[in-house]
Amino acid sequence: MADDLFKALADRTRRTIMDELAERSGQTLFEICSRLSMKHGLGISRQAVSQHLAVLEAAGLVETRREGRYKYHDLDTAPLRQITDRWLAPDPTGPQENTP
Amino acid sequence: MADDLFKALADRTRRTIMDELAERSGQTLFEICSRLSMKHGLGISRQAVSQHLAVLEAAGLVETRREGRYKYHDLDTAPLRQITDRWLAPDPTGPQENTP
DNA sequence: AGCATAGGCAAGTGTTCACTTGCCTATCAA
DNA sequence: TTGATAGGCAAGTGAACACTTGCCTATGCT
Repeated sequence: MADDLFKALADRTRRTIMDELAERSGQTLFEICSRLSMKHGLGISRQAVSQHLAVLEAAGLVETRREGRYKYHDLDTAPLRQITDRWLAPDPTGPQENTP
Repeated sequence: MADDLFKALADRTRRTIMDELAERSGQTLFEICSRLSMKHGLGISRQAVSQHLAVLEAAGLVETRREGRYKYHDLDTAPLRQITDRWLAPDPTGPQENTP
């Protein structure tokens, strides 16, 4: 569903999290928490960030990998292509069925 | 603010309106209403659509022009580039300060 | 003028959503 | 094994949001 994607992007804090993951991938929940606090002055609870990450993961924008007691988060920008494909399509001068 | 852009995109009905305007530009409020009803089976009031259009316009995704008692709506996909510029940037192989 | 059409303004309602609080599980070090 | 660190689950709260209802303005046709 594209619904999850746009809902995920709709929140400012989540977009900031994406920025941070874009700048430095493989961060843990606590790393993201402290970055949001330090760099962006966001006084937000750990649970809130965790929930945001869950939303981003549901949208396919974040992938996670567990190692021991750590859970690393990585950004995946691939779903964003849906947006450009939908409205910023290369305007093929007339609709085309598919391009194999 | 990019906030308006993402909030505007967050609603499914608004995205459908964008689709319709992409397919046929210069539609009036009533045209959009009947298209949503006919093609998409959306039982939605005229005011609701009007409010959606206002949100889209605030985000810069829709531009309007008045002629007599008609108000025509056109899609503007330019703001969508903010999204690709932010996370789908052409990967300059390392951060660069600015590109004048 | 009179009426229909196209659109706008504003208050009210129900739902969704972000965030918190409190407690619980799991991994690692001493 | 005890304690500390990293994370998860779930209920509760307040605000934002989509949508409706009712009424009002403006343009055009006859």
